[in-house]
Amino acid sequence: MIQQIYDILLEKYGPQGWWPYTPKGKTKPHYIKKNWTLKKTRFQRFEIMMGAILAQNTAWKNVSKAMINLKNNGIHSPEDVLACPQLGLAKIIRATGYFNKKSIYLKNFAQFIHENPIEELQLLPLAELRKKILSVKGIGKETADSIILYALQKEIFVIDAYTKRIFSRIGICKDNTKYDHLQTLITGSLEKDFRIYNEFHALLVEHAKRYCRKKPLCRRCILKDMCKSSNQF
DNA sequence: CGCCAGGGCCTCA
DNA sequence: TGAGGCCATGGC
Repeated sequence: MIQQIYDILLEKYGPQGWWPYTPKGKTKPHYIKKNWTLKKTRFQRFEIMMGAILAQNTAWKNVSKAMINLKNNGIHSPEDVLACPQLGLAKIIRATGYFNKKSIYLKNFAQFIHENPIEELQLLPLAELRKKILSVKGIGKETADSIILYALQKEIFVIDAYTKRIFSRIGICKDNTKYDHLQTLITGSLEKDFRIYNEFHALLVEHAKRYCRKKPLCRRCILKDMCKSSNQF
């Protein structure tokens, strides 16, 4: 069933090109399709990590504005973040909302990367890596997993509010399902490949935005045949 | 206008 | 350990 959902969404929407980051020579984040063999620089990986923090409960359009602002202010590295006064940083990321909190979170995380360079993190076993990242104040499970999957390109599946909504409506899990439980469920049904985890999560977000909204558009939903809730709306 | 967005922390039972 | 309050801008 879960594999089938992935196949349908990919067939319908196509590759999503996640996570957006700024290509060489460009000035703002782009979705880059078929980038599996493209080697990301350490700055691009850090950019994705900052984006994951700024995207917490925030529309991507606002995150993109903040990313452009960061770049225009010369903030590319963990050391740049650490050198920037917190109030200044908050002003730069204003458009994402929660800017006072997020500016602190960014600094916490920048300090963490400063002490644990990306090249070293990539050598750690997955469980240890996740635990270390989760120890940073401001990084919860979803943000940690987004960082691991999209910036470090390791095999971990990201669960977000959209994923819970879609899978609980279909009937695969309960609406109050726990993060780790749903993650295990999905991971156990898919080939262990970071490219598939990458694509599936992005496809779920796209599907939730288009049809499986808070007020869902079940009439034209391509998953309605397998969804136990489709007749309730 | 009101609603909501690619969450996480803190507090208090 | 779980529910509830809080953080906050900008697009639609």
